[in-house]
Amino acid sequence: MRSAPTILHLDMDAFYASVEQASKPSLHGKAVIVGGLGPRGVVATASYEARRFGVHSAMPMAQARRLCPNGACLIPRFSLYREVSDLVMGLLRELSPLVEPLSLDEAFVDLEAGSAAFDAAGARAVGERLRADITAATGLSGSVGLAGSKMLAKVASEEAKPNGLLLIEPGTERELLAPMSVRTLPGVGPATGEHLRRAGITTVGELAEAGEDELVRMVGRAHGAGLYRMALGLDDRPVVAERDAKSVSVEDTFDVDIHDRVRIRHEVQRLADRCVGRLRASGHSGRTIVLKVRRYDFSTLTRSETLRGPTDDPAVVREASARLLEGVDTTGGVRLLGVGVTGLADYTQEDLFAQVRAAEADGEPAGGAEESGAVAPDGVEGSSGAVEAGAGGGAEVAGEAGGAGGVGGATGAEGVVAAGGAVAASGDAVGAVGAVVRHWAAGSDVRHAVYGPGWVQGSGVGRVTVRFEQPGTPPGRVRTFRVDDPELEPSDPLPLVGTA
DNA sequence: TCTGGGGTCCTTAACCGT
DNA sequence: TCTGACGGTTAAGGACCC
Repeated sequence: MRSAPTILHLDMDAFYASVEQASKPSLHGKAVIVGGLGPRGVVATASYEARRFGVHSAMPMAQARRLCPNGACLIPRFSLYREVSDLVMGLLRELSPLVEPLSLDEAFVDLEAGSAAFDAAGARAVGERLRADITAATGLSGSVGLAGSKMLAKVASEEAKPNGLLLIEPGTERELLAPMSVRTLPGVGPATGEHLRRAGITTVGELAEAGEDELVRMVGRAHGAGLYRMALGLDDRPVVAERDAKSVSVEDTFDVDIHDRVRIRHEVQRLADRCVGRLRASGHSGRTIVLKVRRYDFSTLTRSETLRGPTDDPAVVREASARLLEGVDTTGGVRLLGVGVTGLADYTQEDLFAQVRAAEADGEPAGGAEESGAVAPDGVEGSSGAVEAGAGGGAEVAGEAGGAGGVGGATGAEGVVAAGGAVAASGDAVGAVGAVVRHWAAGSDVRHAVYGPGWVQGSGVGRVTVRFEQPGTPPGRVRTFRVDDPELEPSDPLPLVGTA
């Protein structure tokens, strides 16, 4: 806690949805819902227009569609969001070297450390200028909270939303917090909120009255003590610029539960490879391998194994994952599988012993002539999967199509996984490799040889509808093509600003 | 009609060694 | 030598965040 409100929290308004609106002029002012489009997709972000229909983050997409049938439902384009985020974070770093990003659309800034502001008036001026700069640079709006601590700055930006600024004057924090719901405090989610509610505590004021001992008894030592301090407006956590990753993981939810043990093993191997790809790309190795299984009834279990030393060897991670899977009962079906690595070391140590063992064990798989080091960097894992497709047939065919569109992003590939699953069901479509079934996800970028850049508005029954417009242009025209139209191809997102 | 993906942190229990 | 307290590590699960 400090005396002056010089901690700034920036929160971009409905970030993903706003980026989509900015890059697709016909969606300006319209209900936009960004998230997974598969049968088990959930909403990542909804525009304020969509929120008026009751749509919100984490809601099943199917429900969102029912609530807001005319909303545009789009897949996330993380590569573009990352570009915009980098721009915004760059603006923040002009204010201070102490910038702590929390996600693509949120960050803390210590203004005092950057000598950007030392009092309330200065902080407010910096905040307003920042908001103007962000809009000038990206066309988007962000909300700013200013206070003497991280927690209060975050509460302030939340109150300021959308497109506002709120500064909490030192000395006023307790009375400001008192009437608020306990749920406004970071760390109080559905479970803790319900727990407190049953004890008759619904506001922050009541939380403070309860006292530390009472709270510790109710929700545990660390949580209770932290909660009590927050209720009093106390928080002295510093803004930390660089924090090391603690784990790397990948997971896939399948469109339909999978039962086949062979398929489950295969998926786990693919996930292990993808995980190692990400691990290596980040320059890490790790010591503990974690397998995650979500069963048909949504019950989730994890199994982990700690190695003698850190590894980034795909064969080692594959083996460990397979071992862990053997101890899991999957009868009844599996809806999600995940592989993760924790206990990260920021160096890469060759685990020679394990590599020798892996090489010895490598003769086992049927077509196992592949080199164990064939883990491609993130986003290209289709290639390693293709090696294994010798057994599984056309499973990776759709992966190829999606891969072309997903150049920039891990998530470009996510949709592909779902598509791959669907194709895999048809099994032995080896002969169909030439006739690639292209999957046009709503919201993805395309380019037509004649009409130029556009985005997929929808597709089905052999047709794909494309709207031809770009950031900065007036709303564009819609045209429909056959899904296999040779003049239509996936493309990269266009920058939000810069052309204008 | 269900419930994503990528993380973080905390709690509890078991186990091991001192 | 037996027992207990304690601390560290591992494993599993859960809550929470965006």
